[in-house]
Amino acid sequence: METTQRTDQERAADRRRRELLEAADRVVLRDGPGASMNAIAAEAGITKPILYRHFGDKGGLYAALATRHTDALLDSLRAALDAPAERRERVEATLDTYLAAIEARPQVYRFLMHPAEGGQQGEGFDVGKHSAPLLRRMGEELAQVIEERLDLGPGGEQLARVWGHGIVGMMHAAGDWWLGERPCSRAELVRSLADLLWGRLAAAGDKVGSPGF
Amino acid sequence: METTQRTDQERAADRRRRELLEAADRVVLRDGPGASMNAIAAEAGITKPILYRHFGDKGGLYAALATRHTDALLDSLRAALDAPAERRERVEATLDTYLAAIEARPQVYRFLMHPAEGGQQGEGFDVGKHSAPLLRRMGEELAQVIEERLDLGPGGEQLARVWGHGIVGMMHAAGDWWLGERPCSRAELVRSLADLLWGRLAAAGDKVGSPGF
DNA sequence: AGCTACGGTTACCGCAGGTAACACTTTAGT
DNA sequence: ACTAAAGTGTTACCTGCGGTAACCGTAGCT
Repeated sequence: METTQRTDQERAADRRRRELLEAADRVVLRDGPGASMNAIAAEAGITKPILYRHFGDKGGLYAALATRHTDALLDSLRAALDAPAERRERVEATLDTYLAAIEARPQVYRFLMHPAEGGQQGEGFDVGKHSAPLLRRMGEELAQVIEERLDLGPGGEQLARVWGHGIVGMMHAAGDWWLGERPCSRAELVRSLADLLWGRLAAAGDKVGSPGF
Repeated sequence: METTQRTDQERAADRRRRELLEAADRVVLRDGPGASMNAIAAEAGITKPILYRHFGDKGGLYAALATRHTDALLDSLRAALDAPAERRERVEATLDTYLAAIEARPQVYRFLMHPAEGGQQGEGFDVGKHSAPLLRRMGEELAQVIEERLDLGPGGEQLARVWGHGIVGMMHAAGDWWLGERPCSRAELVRSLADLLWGRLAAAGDKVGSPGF
């Protein structure tokens, strides 16, 4: 029957798709962001048009790859976020989880964070339609957890969303910088960021002889 | 004499350079990031090779454009940061200055933030050599101010740098998200972020019936 | 005149994303 | 068994971009 045949073929197609994604993974891990479709196809042992048949365009492949890693990372983050521990410990565990991930596969996460897209010619299109989806998804996810767990009073939902995206951005920028300069250990970075989040900026005293005021 | 001639020519070259940068500005403002060299040259009323004579390559033009806006923005931020006011007020003023800037010229700042670079073939090169320089510069600048003004005890220098980059990242990510969704007014966003920086995350109470613990 | 120096152009290279059209193998229908 | 369809794969091409080489005109100096 058609159905059995179809499922068979769809199974095969799915297997193929996974193989292609793994090949793409390998080449992105090797060549960093900006890996060419040609290179990915070559790594997979095939040629370009097959990639396009499976993923539509480069954005499609990017999306598939991103979804994959994003889902995996979000699962880890959720686990750290939902652990039965004190809030500060959970925050530190979450930060550490993220930093460990980008430390382990910097190329991949650079690829995910810096899509390097843009450039449509028709004027009618919107800008940056799906730029940096990983950051957005993490931000929304964190916002949801914050909103579920914390009592923030009226307007708490919006506050949670701002905080979600803000904290994720903090994590990302600090992580990116840290990955480039390695000025300290991961644990120190985690502590510093958690301290920032815990209000040490407000609590710190002025330096004696501070100029201007 | 050669000197007077040279200065004359250099003056003219500088004027030209400024004209070209302004043209680039216009086209980036219109087409967003990913504006092509051809488009910029056309807007300036000339052709590509002249651009390359002036700026070397696209990275050079990007750098020149970035330096321009970055310097202007950093001046505004420094002014807000150094104002004679309470710390919280200064922080809010700084956040608001940044957000007002990206609100006024979203395309330009998208261009600055998402360089969309990468892709050298020789293996010997470093990755992301000058990626997102605006964020880095803002981070370093803020770090310096923090380190100058606040008494953070031992290890304060590193702490300041982490915070600088972290806060800038928070500002950037929240701003980017806010620019896309406009879920609230700028003032509300500023307040929310300042609240986050002021430790409200740590101070907030658990929600009653919070699952898991 | 003739030479150099500079602003400017056309025409091209290489490479990337993306696609059309063609070839081979399997499977199904009669 | 012969044909027809459908899926897998290929080569060869188009477009547009970053980047460059080679050429053209005009000013000024000697």
